[in-house]
Amino acid sequence: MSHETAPLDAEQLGAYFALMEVSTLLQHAVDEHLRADGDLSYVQFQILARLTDAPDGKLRMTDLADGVVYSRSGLTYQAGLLEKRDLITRTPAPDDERSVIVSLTDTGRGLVAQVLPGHIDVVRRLLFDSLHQRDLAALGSVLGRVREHMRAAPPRSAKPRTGRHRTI
Amino acid sequence: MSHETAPLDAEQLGAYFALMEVSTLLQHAVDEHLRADGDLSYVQFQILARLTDAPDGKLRMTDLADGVVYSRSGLTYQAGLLEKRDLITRTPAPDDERSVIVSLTDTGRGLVAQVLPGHIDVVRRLLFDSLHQRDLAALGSVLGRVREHMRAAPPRSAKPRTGRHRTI
DNA sequence: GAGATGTGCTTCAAGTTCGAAGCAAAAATG
DNA sequence: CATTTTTGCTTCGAACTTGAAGCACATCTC
Repeated sequence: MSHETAPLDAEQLGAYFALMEVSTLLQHAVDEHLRADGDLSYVQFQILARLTDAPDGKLRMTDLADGVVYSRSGLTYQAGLLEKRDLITRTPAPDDERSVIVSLTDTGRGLVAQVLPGHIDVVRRLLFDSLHQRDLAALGSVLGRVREHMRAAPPRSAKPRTGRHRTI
Repeated sequence: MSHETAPLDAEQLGAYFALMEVSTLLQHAVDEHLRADGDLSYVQFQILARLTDAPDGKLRMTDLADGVVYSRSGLTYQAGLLEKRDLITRTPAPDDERSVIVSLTDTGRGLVAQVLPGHIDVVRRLLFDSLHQRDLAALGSVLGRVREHMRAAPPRSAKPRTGRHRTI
């Protein structure tokens, strides 16, 4: 067996639990706010937000799913809902018949703009109000490094990634 | 309007996204491992782990749900599954006929012991291998502070908490 | 101490999630 | 090129999650 399995020390355990609890609570709070403010789930908001960030507001389904860390079938389902509300559009890609290109509609862009201030407000209130500038810098840099590390070492079953993968 | 809604600056946004992505990836990885190793979902493991930590391996349903940040009905469902597998036991509380006390069985305790090393291993590999001791300390202390802040300011709709609430 | 209110858990229905299977188009292989 | 393999998405079934409604016990109020 090549891996050490000594127990995590108390400090590591604390950091791990804190990370999971903070992210869970934050997600719940944000989700609740998004629902009240724009009838969007957290996942739906993530999809729209990611599109907002993309060039021309367009992304292929797969790239979208990867960005949101979400199953393909789940994305198909949510895309159906969003399309029904006219927040996005799905059209076959011109260069590759298999691909579907998801485009943000004006309505979608509007809705994101509408809920964004509240969203940001919740995040700031919960996550940042308790932090000093120095803490924030530390948190960002440490988590950024962890993220790179994780992307490099994907969860066992993952296939080798396709490379072109935009940062959120 | 009493709240400032200036956009989060780039640093804050980066930290927020990194936090959410790291926790999601970590959760997926851990979930996959638990399933392979002991046929447990992450939620189920959390339930069992929390019981392992509790005095006598017993907790009331409500306390359990609070600890896991989980809906009551969802917990009932999962408790049913765990009971069917003889990992826990449910018995009415002697002092309060309404309450149900969940107890970890020996089988349950054994299963936790069985999957724990792998679980820890995944967490260490993904979360801690990329961190120096100093970073770890920073992460733990910052997240710990955030957690306290969040617990103090619960997500809008939450009822005033009951007070006796053990730290994970 | 009877009636109103609150608490703890379960049941229920509706919605969401995922992986496996299916299907079509593209790329790789010979 | 014909055949195999891979890729991108959707459909399908089964499992999970949740809030609301329901039920039983406890607590409060007069």
